[in-house]
Amino acid sequence: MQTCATFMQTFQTLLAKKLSDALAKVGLPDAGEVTPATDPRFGDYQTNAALVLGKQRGENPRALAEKIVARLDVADLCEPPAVAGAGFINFTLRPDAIAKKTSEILRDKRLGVAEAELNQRIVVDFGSPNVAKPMHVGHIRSIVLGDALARIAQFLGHEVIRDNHIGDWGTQFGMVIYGWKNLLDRQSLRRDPLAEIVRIYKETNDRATRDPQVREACRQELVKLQAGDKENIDIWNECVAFSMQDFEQIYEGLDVRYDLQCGESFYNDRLAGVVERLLKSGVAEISEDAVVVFFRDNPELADKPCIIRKRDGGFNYATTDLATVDYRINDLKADAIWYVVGAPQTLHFKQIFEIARREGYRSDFRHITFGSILGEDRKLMKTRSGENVPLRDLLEEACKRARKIIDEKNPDLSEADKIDIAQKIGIGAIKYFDLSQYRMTDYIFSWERMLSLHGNTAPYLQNAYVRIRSIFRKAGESASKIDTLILSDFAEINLAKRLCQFAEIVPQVLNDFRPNILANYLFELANSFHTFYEACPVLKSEEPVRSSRLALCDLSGRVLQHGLDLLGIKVPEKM
RNA sequence: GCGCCCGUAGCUCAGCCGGAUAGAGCAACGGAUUUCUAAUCCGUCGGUCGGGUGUUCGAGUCACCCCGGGCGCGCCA
Repeated sequence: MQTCATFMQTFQTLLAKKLSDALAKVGLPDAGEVTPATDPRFGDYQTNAALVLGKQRGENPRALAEKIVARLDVADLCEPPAVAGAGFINFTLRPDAIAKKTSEILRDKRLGVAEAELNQRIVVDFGSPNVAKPMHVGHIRSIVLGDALARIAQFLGHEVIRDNHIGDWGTQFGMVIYGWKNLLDRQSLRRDPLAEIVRIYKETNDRATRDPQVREACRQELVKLQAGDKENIDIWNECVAFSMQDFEQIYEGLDVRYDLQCGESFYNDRLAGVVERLLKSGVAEISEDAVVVFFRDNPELADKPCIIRKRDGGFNYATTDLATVDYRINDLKADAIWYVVGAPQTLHFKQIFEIARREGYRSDFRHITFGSILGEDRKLMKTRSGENVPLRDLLEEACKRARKIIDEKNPDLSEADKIDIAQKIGIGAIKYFDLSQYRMTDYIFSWERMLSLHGNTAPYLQNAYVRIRSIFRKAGESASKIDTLILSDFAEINLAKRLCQFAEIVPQVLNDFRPNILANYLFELANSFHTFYEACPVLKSEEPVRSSRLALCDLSGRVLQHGLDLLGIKVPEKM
């Protein structure tokens, strides 16, 4: 724990405290909440406290509201609060309070964002590619969502361990090894290792579906591998290494990093122990020669048993995931484990979490699901030939398309700048398109939409930042040293209010794991900034307004930069 | 058959624990530029929130039923 203790309050928390004080004075319990106003006509914040209390106590909500307002001491923050509608209390912030708060945030490295009250150690499990298979478009959401959540949790003061649970031990290795021994072309392997591994895997798969003898041979290779056969282990090691190299390149392009990359094979020597322990404790039992966990007293899972050891003695992915839970809790001391894994595995994780609870684990398990990425035809996104779209190709195309726009809009930039900016815009566009939408909804992938300069897109937000940087380049100053902001124009007040909201928005994301809330906020911030930019000249205005506006620019730039960084998106200086 | 997720403007999507007259963007149309990057801004048009019943001061949001789409349901991961 750090020593610094007093975090900056937001308007929301300040008003909530004042409301609580007023309720106490009237002899009422805390109730309702202070929320941003649903409509600008109602001011900036509102509370439904009187409505909630009125219902609880069978009293007239408007009368209650009047009583509460009489005791509300908010003169330092807002205009006299008003009772409206069925009994809402509305708060309108005073410009001087906004100016004061904005100045405070201007001096704060955390931009006003408080750390979480309860700091946890959180393992975030995301990405999870399979060895011997190239990453494809289906991996985007897990990677981008998991990375953003990890960044946000970390910023809020949690200790985050990013773990890549690589699929490096599945049954596909029987086929890969068979292919390696029978079909491998060494030259192709040198040229493009992963492509060659994928080729032999696919080829073997084809043969195996046609020919039972090949199928049996693959099974034998797998048995040998799992028994520790030297030759097969060597082949396996080589395949894993080639795949990891490929993954690393993609992670570098995406600016994603891991603290741990414990693949399935990491847990091999723990599987037998897990099954033994579960049998011993009675959580699992033997059924039809397999080891199974039944959930007879759980209506949801009553008819959905979970096999943890197959009839043939082999372990499956449930076993591995249970061993993974053990490791994360006992060895890594995780308070929470977040699984950023697609929705089809919901049942599987329900079973795993339930088994973990039965074993006495009390950690906070979360399965963070997400929808699918669809093509223009509204079906799962595929290439024309029906294959998965390789992630590498997708990222390359994003940068290529971004580059084309840069060449059109800003041809005089240096080649080095263009490459750098195309990367930031292209990758940013893909990430933002994903994160700006509610994670559960399936979305239709569209280059045109995500790279558009208009609307809720990464380039639009990046452009707001670029405009700010441009002002500072022109001014020849890095930031202003001003203490007190002067807010008179509507656009200035509006922008300052937005800047104050950053601290209210960021913690909300983790409520239900919705980075789209932050994305949406940043879009509105960029919007407010652009409006301000149009309405309020900065460098041409007279002092002290000039310094004040420069300070607004500075803070806008910092919030945009930091907010996008929390989403894993970089900002260029020019574009 | 059972279970989970989704259904909001022509299109793509917001709308967390129920709050006031349901919001953006795109598209369409009309304006603004001797620019601090117009890669922008301002305005207009656009809705029986899939349908129904219920819960209550109040339902896009909660409950139940139906319709439509997706996914899952002992030895794949």
